[in-house]
Amino acid sequence: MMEQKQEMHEFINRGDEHFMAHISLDCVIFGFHANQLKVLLLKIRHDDRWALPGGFVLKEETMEEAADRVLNERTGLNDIFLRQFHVFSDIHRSNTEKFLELMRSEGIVVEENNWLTKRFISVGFYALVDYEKAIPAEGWDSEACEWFDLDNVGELILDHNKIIGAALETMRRQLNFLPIGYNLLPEKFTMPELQKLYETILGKTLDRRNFQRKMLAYGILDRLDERRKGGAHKAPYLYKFNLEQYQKALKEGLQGGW
Amino acid sequence: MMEQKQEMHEFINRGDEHFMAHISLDCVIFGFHANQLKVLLLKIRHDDRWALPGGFVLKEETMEEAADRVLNERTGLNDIFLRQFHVFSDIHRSNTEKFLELMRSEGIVVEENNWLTKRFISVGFYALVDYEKAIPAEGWDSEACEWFDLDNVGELILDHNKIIGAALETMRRQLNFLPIGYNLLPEKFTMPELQKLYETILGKTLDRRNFQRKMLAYGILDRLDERRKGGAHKAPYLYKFNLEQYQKALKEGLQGGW
DNA sequence: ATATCATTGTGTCAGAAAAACACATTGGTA
DNA sequence: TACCAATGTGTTTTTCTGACACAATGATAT
Repeated sequence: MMEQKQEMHEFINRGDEHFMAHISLDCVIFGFHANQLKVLLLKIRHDDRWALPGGFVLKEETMEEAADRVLNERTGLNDIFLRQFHVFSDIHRSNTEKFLELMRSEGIVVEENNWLTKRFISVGFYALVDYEKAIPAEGWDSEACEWFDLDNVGELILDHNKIIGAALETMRRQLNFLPIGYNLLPEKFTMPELQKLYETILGKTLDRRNFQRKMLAYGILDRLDERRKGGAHKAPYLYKFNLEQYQKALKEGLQGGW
Repeated sequence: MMEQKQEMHEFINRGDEHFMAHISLDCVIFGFHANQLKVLLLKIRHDDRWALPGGFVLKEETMEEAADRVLNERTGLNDIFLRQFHVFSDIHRSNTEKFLELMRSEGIVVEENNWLTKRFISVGFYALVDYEKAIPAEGWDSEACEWFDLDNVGELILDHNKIIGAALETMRRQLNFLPIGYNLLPEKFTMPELQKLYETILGKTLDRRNFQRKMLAYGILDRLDERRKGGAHKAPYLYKFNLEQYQKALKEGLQGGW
């Protein structure tokens, strides 16, 4: 505990020796589980609210590398689908008062003109991860790290609700270009699961039969000789992505919209 | 001339009192003229090369406001279609050596740790303007401001060629969502002109009759009882965008691709 | 004045893609 | 063992797309 406070003090008062001022990033980390789109959130200390995992940019790393680092710290995962989608730069998006209040309650002395009291512009990233493989981990600056149903995140700090909304909107548009399912689903999955994912992202229902036809027409799925048992009804086939065809589709984009 | 140097000195050595360090923006300003996509470029002092119009962000303005300001300074236009599309954050994208060399040749003393010698991250914007209405204007930091054919920009400074490429790529994708012609064409235009614009952006030819059918099906165009005379052949009708339908299309997006 | 001709306006038709819809199969559950 | 909800696999209908044909027009050349 003592060490943790030491680390925090170091970060707050000397962080600008390593990080660039004014620039931050926030990650909207999506997962899919039990037919629900999930977002990974952090519990802020001394605040009822939750927040997106975020961070700052080291002086010798790109935005993408920084986002990758943040993602790895929160999920333990590497080589993850990660895309920047928007820069958020409202003048009052930072809340310096709240920050100072937090520091007081932590008993940390913040020097005048501290870098964290400056205005910050944040680059929004969204990541798609396999819910089963991610291992949520809080850091020294947060009390908890958990998955939330996308439609049940409540009121987050700052403009984070807005950021999530923008991420979802971006993902919706890119659904036509990127085979997004590959990153959100486990290796093996059923057609109904894939469809539910698409329906959740798009926010509308799709015809079961037309969905399957179109999906298979892309040629990026291989059907296995295996079925998912255990459900209360007819056991559906399992599929997995054909990595070769998937890569090709990534370059050329998928045809037609939903 | 003396005043200009004064202004430059002020900007270079005290700019960080007004602007945020580490953050810049670059504008890819597109125009359309004589069946060609054009980009507005600035001639850099003491350098053979040209550059994208860019700037920095005042401490009390958003990225969008800053981009709008830059755009206005270079074209005299306001309320322009302007979208951010990517953050460029390569570590070596800035060229501090070149900057210091430039300053030496200008005879300007640059203090140690000057804000402009830091690493900068740039937010790329693209703008669509009416070529006829824009009035290119160089500023105190450049020798000229001119339109270039998109396929004839030559080698630009830093990563500006890359930025233009990304802007074009983004515009191509958004062509399916946004009625982009509205911003690039004058108020009244002919169907062949609109088609040429689309062909130029997409880099491929389209069937004249199919193009018209699909375009009219969007319902965002009004045909006028007027024709463009003066051409050597049959006079084509003039069209203009139906602003109401255009706004609706902006929200909902256009269907189908090209 | 008139014939010329590249360009524009309008329409058709076949094939592809999407939307709407029907029925047999299956694997737990009652 | 009958039941039933969910899955697998079609067909039909409608819409969209791509390819193509022909008449109309308006400046230009003769």
